[in-house]
Amino acid sequence: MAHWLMKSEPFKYSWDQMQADGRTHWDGVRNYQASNNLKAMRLGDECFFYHSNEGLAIVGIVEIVKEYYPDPSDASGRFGMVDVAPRRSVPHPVTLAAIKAEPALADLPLVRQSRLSVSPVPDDAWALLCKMGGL
DNA sequence: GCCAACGTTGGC
DNA sequence: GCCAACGTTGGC
Repeated sequence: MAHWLMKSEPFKYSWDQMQADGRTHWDGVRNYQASNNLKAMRLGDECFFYHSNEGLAIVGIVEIVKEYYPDPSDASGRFGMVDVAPRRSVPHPVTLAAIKAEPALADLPLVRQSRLSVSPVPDDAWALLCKMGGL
């Protein structure tokens, strides 16, 4: 099973909102690299929910409940989306500062490519981040 | 609010 | 197919 990380600006779509909705379409991705990551997601894969711009922390874990399919909001037809559902909150949100302070996470795509909104998380990094988050 | 990183667009 | 100009993202 693969692991991932997706970003959301909390004033646009927050973790609270995600939990209230129960399930949502992860639409609006307009970047090929991010889109390729969405394509590689499989049913049941887990994914960190990260607050960008404000908060700057991993605050929750979601699960992929529907694999990649066309995004109706994309007129060009080039991009797709997945559906996700909240799985659990992270008891102690893992801040970007904490991630950057951890040498073992220096190669995490989140750190190396700050603009990529959907990125893979290697298994060992996933385990470490869960531990840092109190899970 | 600024700036760096980076993706996209369009002229040649 | 290259590259300059421009727009967007996201951290600080």
